[in-house]
Amino acid sequence: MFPIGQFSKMTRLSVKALRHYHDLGLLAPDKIDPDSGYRYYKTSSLERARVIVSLKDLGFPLEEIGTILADCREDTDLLQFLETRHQDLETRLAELQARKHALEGLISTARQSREQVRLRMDEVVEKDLDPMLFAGVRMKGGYGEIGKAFSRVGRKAGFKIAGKPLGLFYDEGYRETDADFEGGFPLRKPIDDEVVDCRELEGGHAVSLIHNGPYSDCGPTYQALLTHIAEKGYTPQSPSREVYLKGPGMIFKGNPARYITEIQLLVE
Amino acid sequence: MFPIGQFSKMTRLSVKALRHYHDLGLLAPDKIDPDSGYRYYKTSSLERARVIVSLKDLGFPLEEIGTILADCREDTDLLQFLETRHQDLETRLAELQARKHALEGLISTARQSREQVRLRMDEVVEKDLDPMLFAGVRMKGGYGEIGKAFSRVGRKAGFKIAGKPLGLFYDEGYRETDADFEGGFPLRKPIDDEVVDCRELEGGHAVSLIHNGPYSDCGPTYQALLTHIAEKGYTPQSPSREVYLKGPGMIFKGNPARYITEIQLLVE
DNA sequence: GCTAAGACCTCCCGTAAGGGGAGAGTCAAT
DNA sequence: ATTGACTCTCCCCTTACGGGAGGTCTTAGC
Repeated sequence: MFPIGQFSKMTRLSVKALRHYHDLGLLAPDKIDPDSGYRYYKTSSLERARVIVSLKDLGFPLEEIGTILADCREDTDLLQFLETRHQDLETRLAELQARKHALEGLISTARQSREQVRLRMDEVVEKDLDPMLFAGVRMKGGYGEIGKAFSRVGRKAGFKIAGKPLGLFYDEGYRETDADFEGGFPLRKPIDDEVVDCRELEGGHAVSLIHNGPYSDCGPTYQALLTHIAEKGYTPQSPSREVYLKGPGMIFKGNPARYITEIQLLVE
Repeated sequence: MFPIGQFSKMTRLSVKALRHYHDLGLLAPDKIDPDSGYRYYKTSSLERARVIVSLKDLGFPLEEIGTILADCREDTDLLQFLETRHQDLETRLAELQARKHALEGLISTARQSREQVRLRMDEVVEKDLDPMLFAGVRMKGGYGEIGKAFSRVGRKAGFKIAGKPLGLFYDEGYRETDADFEGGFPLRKPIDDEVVDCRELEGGHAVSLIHNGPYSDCGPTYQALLTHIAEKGYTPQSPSREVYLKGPGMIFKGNPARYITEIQLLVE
């Protein structure tokens, strides 16, 4: 017969836990001194304690452990319980995995946004764009809706995202409503999905200009690009691209006056 | 200005939750009627609510959401928080995965034990054993220690376990202490581990006898086997094998009087 | 003006599995 | 007899709210 402290060491259950199990009727002491109220445990109770610990390690709630101890004598009796537990676990795991992917997507984009952009501003630049793997969602509506596309792709692609959010605009000019555009991300690896369209985006020669400030006043920036194109005798290709070097995040919107957008037009 | 019920629908947060966030100072109403105590929210608070929901979905505790809301203005500010959260998640996931493997191991052995053994008892049988993939832990000590080997292999091999626990006994005769033996399981797929030895176990012609009851009285069963071998003029090979068709489980010990063990001796 | 419905308020209790600590009693050895 | 280590009960605390009691407020209809 051991007092609770000793039994605690033998079972690696805390004294508090042992008292708690006593309250629940899960593991009653073998004797209680009527005068002092001291709990005393026999060696034979070690076996029951061991079973409790095993079941606890498997994630069973104490109450269920109680019914298991009452009903089961052999491992085979446990099968139903084990299978239910396994199901629960699969569900929990799937949730956590989803959460993990979401986190990884956020981290990857946040990391890239942190790398400060040091680019010539307010000056048209010509560059050659490489083809890239891209996943996007195309939609019609107001430009403000593009955030939905990003978050949808973000959820699916998670840590496969390889760069900043990219917008593709298929209309000829500016459209207040019912615009035709696509939002998405460059990817490291292709994904297969029903909603998200994953494909190779063509490269080529392009003119590019960095726009500072809210999206609403990017009209002049487009004008500057088109002027440059006209001077050079190029022909602009559709869709135009906007790279959101710094824009509203997935969580915080940030300050629109500090948004930085690179506008790219492929030319011939 | 919307009363709490309306705001609740707009944010998809329960009224109780909104009141709770008010208590925590996480999302205070924009106005409180001094007479009635009614909470009223502005449209501009929707944004803050949205951020809270997003962070909650990522698994942040409310208190941390509070500090995030106080400190962060843009997604990049979140990076540290996101990374910490990701770490936590990895840890939790690893735990759950381990738990899942343990469960799968238990389920697989319990399923097999459930299939009732219908075998000729108390009668020596000759059979040809197939080679099998086996993972075991070899040890010296009392026979009672073999359970440790099983649980160790069980934890590592999980759902790759393909059959009942198997004991290999390398000593010539019975040994009270300091016996040399190995406990393990047949596997479906090989595993690579430092502690667990995984290899092909040879097959061959064998004599076999089913033993009923506790391990302590398996002496006569061995005697019967050896007698049979002598009659036939065979030579027994080492190690002898014991297949624990029904024995103490991983969780419950069950009743030793109902244990069923098949003893196998490879012969030449 | 009266009443009823529905929305809202505060306050309290409960969750799972104990942990922390207060204040008091007990055990074993010196 | 006195320490010091152990143990007892009782109460509060943790997360993120949910349930419910009992009371107040607003609004619509008569």
